[in-house]
Amino acid sequence: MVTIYDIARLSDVSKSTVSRVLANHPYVSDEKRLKVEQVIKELNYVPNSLAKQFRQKQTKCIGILIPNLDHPYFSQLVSSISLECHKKGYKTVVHQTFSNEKLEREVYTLLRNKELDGMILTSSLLSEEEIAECTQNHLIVACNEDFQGNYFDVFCLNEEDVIFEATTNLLNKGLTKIGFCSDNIDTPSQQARLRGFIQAHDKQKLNHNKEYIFNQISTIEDGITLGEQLFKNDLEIEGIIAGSDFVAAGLIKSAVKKDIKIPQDFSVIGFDNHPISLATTPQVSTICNRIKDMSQDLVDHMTNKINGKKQTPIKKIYTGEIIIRESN
Amino acid sequence: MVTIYDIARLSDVSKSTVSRVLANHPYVSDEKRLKVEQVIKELNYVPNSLAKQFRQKQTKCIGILIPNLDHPYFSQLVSSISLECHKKGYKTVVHQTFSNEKLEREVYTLLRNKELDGMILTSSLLSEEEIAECTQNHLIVACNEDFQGNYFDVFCLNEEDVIFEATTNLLNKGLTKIGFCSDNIDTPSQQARLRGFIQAHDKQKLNHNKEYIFNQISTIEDGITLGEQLFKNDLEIEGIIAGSDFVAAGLIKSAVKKDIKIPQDFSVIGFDNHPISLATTPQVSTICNRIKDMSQDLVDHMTNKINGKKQTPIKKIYTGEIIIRESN
DNA sequence: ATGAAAGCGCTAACAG
DNA sequence: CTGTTAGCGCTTTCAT
Repeated sequence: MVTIYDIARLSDVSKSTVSRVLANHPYVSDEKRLKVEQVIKELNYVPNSLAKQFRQKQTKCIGILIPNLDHPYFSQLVSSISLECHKKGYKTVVHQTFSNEKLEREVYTLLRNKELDGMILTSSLLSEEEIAECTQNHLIVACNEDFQGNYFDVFCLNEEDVIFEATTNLLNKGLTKIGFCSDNIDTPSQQARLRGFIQAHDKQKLNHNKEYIFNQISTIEDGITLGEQLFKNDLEIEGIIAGSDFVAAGLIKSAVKKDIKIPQDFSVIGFDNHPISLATTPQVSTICNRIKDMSQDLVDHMTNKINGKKQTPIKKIYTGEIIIRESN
Repeated sequence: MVTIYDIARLSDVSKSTVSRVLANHPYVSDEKRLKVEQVIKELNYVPNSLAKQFRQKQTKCIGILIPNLDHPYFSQLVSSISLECHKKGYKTVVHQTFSNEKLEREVYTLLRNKELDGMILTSSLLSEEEIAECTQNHLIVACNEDFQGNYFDVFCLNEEDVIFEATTNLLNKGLTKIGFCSDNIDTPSQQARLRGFIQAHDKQKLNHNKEYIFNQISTIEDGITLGEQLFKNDLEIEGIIAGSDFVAAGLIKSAVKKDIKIPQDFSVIGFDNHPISLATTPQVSTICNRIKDMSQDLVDHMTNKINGKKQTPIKKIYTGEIIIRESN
């Protein structure tokens, strides 16, 4: 393997000079710079980034913690974050927790081991305090999860408000038996949504029905299965805040099969404005997320922090909005 | 920062012994091991993995090169590969090329820089020879792309055969005007599919219609748009090999809107057996991929190779099969 | 503008 | 079983 030392020897300069050339350091004479560059090319030298990383104590890697990549929202989110990281010269390391607390904790140790320069949490089963304890003083930022923001920076959607609006929309149409689906109810963002759901009922002095709060519903299949249960007998439930467009698509499939008319007999509102919401008949009314803006701001903020630029602590809330189509 | 040396000093042993304890090396007396472990706990010591990696010349990172993560097939594939890598103690670094040749070439330099222990290609715009040149002797493995296998190991589906079958299925129903969609026709796997499509026609002494070969069609929206064009006037085209269930769903949406009956007036066969194929009405006939098996074999193979275990060069072909539902 | 030298934290012969 | 020693390849003072 050819090292910086070989280059130095063959260019009649010191290692330092080669290092300077590599780092594009200004104080090098053109003459030596050219010579060094030539030798580098001749020997087909490539710097050993492991050594560099070790020396500089930087991995140029940012971790991203997600429940599962095979999920339309999270794959979009990771895609977007990964692109932003790449623009800033960082690699993205994906860590799936499969909503398993033990696996989540494991991931945090990578930070302490210095295998990652920072980490982005997109979903968590732990409390802020617990996370802070696991990650110590290492750089983390929450994205998507509605944390308080006492221990780290937070970028998230106005989940509570927008679900309040969506629920109110259904309530205003005279529906009283409305369901709520969540992929993992123990998560801060889902808790926020649930609060919005309940408050919309409270505001109108209506009771929400606890039996209509469904947990662990996140895929098309989940939506289909839930629909099959719900639509089995006399139709009681009148609408659902589905939590995702995929679940909404599954519910619609089940409804169509049972000849239940949407939205006349049953309303559904999805989430994320995923293209699938355009492919169903009727098309899914949904809520737009703000993945693009969020990931840009967040990666910008994070890389600045890594590079020591002071960043004020931040909790940034993005405004999701309802997109009315045909299913409500 | 507390180092191995601090632990050694405080435990009255040498650095080597501490290192041995850390590595779970057998030849350490219980007495010293206990002492060391105790001191480690007291000082809350965490090994610096950057130093370890540098020393051992291993990053414990495997790169995965994909066109775009926000894509149902690739996010499933990455999810599965990432899980397998994690089981073997490797991290997964995602690299999106957005089907851009320059970006693809950039990614290969990471291998030469030793930023990655190996790389998995899932899609490429370059020829095998070009890739081999870019990656030199570094460890790469192709997954999903139907390469020859002269320069690296290949794990892929029997794309050609299975599309031959699917096309034959449509032809046997008496359809003669069949279309073919591809996300990126320049890619080996899509070329293989196209060969299967053409050969099915040839076998029955039928001509395929070049106007019905559509490129750059990969999303639901693409499917919807294509459908709108196709279904505008008198319906000429009688069926499509859609290349993905998402495209199929888009086509079906457009057809439904125009009151075109599927499969009576128009047939479509998807690909991947994604849950969305269950949510459409009619449900999409599709082709199963073999993501799970492929990623297991492939990561197993790759990690063995990284660790120096001899592995015979390999081209493993998996059998995709047609799943008949309601759209053909 | 350049070079000498120190050292990052760890592992792995090797010798005992 | 344990300690000594010699680096890994690079960056970064500190002199000059």
